[in-house]
Amino acid sequence: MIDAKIKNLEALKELGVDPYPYTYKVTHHAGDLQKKYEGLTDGEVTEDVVAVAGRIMSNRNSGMFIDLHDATGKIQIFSHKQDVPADVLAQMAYYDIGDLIGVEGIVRRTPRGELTINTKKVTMLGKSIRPLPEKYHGIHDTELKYRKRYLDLIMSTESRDTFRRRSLILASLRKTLIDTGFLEVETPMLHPIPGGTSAKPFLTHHNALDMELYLRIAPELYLKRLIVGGFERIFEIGRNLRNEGISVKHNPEFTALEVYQAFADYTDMMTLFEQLVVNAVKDTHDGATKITYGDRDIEFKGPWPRKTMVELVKDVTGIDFLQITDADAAAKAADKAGVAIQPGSPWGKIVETVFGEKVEHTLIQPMIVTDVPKDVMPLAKVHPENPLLTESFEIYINGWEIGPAFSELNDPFDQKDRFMKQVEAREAGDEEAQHLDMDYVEALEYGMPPTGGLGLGVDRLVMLLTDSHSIRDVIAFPTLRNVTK
RNA sequence: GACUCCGUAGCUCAGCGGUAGAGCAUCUGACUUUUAAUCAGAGGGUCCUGGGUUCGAAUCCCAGCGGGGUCACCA
Repeated sequence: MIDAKIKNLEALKELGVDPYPYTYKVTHHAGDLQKKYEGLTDGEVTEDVVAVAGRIMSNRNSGMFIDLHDATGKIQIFSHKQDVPADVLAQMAYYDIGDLIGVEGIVRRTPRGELTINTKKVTMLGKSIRPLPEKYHGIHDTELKYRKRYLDLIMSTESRDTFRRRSLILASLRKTLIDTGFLEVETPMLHPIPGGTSAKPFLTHHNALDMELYLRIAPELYLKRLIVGGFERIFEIGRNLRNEGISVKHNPEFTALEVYQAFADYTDMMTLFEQLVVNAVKDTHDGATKITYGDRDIEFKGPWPRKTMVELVKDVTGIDFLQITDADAAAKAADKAGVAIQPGSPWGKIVETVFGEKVEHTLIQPMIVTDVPKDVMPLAKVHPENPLLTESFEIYINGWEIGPAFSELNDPFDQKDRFMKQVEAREAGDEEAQHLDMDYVEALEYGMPPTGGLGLGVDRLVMLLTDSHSIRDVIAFPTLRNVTK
């Protein structure tokens, strides 16, 4: 199978052709040509000479017709044995499907309506010695698709488009932020104390320092240290790593956006969150705010409705947890509603659990779920009207949490108390309770301005905006078990 | 991690106790304005791995490996 192609490679070398040359001067791309010559009528021939480069994807009539694909699209190459110099034809005899070539020639449209380049000159740019997947069905084997993403990208326009749009989304998020005065910053991936969220970390070791380090589960505490340092508007886009399960919505490493704005609170974050997402939708959907995900339509146009978490729980279950503030009574009420609660859970955890089971999946259109209980938000400011709640919200779209936001807790005394509660929970067996970070508390002791912050799960946003139904379809190289050949 | 489905040619798949199959791709030839080109022919297999049942296993059973899905943890 490979042998035949290697034979062709040897034959090319015999002809004095370098099968792996260094560069090639491309003058045009297939997609641009298709657009430029849209008005060219069937059978019309131009005198325009162009040089294109790409991969041979199809070969008809013994090589007389070649489909060449580049990053922008497809164009047909026509090489008639009467019109093409013998030495060019001789070389082309050893071209295979999968080869990367450059073609110089004139542009025309065939009588059958296909935009075509009449070959004058060809250049081998990269010989392929392996067969491509089946041209019509492409890759169906999900494992092959994820392990050899390059094959998926060669074969699937949908997949290429997904990753192109992923890039557009990242650019859009950056643009929205930079345009409103935010600075992009970078904080460590290696943390001596894992912090900023509740999750199981990966542990690693630094040899020279002979020190245990955790891969970051969130950049939050470092970003807020920068706010203490005087930056007023900052953001970071980067990978978070969590040693947790893998699912259609979870990859051990995933991309998150975190934003912090000094002298702002969670209501400012509501506006900003909406702006970030709506701009990303528009930038990937030709200005439209409505998208289709699977068989449902989602309208992103704001303002998004705002409802408190307990309200939403009440709407669905009839239980008003504001009236049941005793943890044991709340657990009983949850149990009655058919939601199993881990014994010893505090009130806020119970509310969150019931919300997760009963409400979350119903929130298809964008919804701002506000006032998340204090028990599950150890880094957020207490709600001034209810000490059980925080000034916070979570954005839900398509039944998924896209990200949390809150008024950042800047009271070092309260923060230390909250950390101590987390330590207690950890000692009681909650593996994901947060660690005490006294260095962070010390930073707060120097004074942090009132600050609003938000986090956004970029991969999930990309899934939504590319109609992808697995996170592995929006991460080029998702985490898979290693296989040794 | 539990449950469940899947693993056959480079790819997409059929076969599901009795000699290993098709299409695309590859090779040879024909054709030379095709576009999933077409036509004639050829080559190509550790049927994921290892055990077991059986006269006989791709096929049935067990274990393992890899993947998908659901659940659990979580964004």
